[in-house]
Amino acid sequence: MLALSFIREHPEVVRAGAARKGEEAPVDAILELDREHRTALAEVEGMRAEMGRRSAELGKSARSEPAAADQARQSLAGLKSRISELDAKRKLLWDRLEELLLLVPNPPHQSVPQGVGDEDNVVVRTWGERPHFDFQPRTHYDLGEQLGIFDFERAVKISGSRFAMLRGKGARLERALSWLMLDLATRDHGYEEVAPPYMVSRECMVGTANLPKFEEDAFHVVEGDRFLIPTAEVPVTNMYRGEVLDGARLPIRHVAWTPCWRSEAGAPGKDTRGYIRLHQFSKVELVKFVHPEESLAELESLVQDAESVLQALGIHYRVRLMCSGDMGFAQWKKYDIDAYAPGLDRFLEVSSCSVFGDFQARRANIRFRTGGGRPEFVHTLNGSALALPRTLDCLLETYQTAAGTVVIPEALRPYLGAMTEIS
RNA sequence: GGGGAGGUGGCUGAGUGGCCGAAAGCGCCCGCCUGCUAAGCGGGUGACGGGGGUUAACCUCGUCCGAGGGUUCGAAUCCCUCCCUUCCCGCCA
Repeated sequence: MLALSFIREHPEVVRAGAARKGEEAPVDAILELDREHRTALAEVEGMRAEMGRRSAELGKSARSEPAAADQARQSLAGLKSRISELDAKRKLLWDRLEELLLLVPNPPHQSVPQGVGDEDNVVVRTWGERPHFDFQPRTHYDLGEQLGIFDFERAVKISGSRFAMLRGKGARLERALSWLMLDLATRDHGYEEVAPPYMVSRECMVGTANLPKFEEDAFHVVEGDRFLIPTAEVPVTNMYRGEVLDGARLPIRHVAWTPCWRSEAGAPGKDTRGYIRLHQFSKVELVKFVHPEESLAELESLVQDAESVLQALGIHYRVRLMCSGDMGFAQWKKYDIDAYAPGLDRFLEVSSCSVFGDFQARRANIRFRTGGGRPEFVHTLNGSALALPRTLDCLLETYQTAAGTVVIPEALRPYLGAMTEIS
């Protein structure tokens, strides 16, 4: 959410920012409502001030002059009903204003390239090289089926399409990957691990801007009006909702390994084959709360922290700076990390790292205070490090052998009882 | 699920109808003192929003004592609903 005062003072910036994202912000409606609301507010407050004054006088004189007090009581009752009538109208204006404010997208940072879609994203670096095979590399789903580590058919039998199941060494391999990711984050990069709830309240979803605009993307649990988390970003960012943090504690870094649920309603027919796009998948997520001046630098280090996983695994990847039209509603600046899958011969998005400025902090009311100063909004960031299914896919396809087995990369062996190969 | 107690500022915690945006302490800020540090002494210090202002300091008005309603001229204080915390009982991995 943007500050109303910011929209008031820079309406053209807000309009242009939305346009860069290919969206529209209801700026004119907001400004009009804001004017009406402030007029009403001034009137109501003036009447309240008078009410308060006369009420206090009445309290003092009630005993000494009972007749006059009675008359004052009646006239105040009239004033009171006029106030509540006017205030009800004022409240209506405010509610509409708040609804519209939640629909204004975060304008992209100036360093974000202008663009409308995937082709306008900018590759900022690549790491490693495409692995070379002297045979035709298989896809992860062919490999996995032959090795008996995927059981897609039974997953569909149990839960329907877009659900998957790992078994045996596959399940263990994904767990090992998760543990490696958690260890890198906690041991090497200073993140505190948290194990958050997998269901959250509506308020949390609004705080991270998954609601109200994107309700159809999430699974709703009717009982208790809760939502299955689409990412650990939601519970972890909301950990400090409504709090004033000690500025000396910043930056706060958290890592969480959780399942994620997404309805994927807007993606029919895309990536239907394989272990790629699922209603439920597991992910290691990094979340940071930082000083406003440091947030852009913290984004760079966040991306590096995510990259370190692929480097440890020796998987070829590229980092792309997302163009304005390919960013989300709430993001200020965003990088994607795409790992290469030789069998599919394409890059798979395994991470998305974003900085939100104070956009989420404003919605969730997360502030900090340094010394005796006034509270300020923190800046929030998050990124996957990494999404498990696609990382597993790239690993299988990268480390496959001509015989159809998969060699375990060195970094993972300690987590697999020194297993060197899946066969 | 049943019954009791409770939710007050960054934190702890007083406050049962007007003198309360709220005692006291902690923390924090400024100053003094102490040749370091700690302690001590004095003063200051809630948030959000509107209006004014040389747009900074500041002045002024309103709202806020878990959330939402209600009673009253007037509510942190009384009533109702909900949420949460905690204790006892029941149930249960």
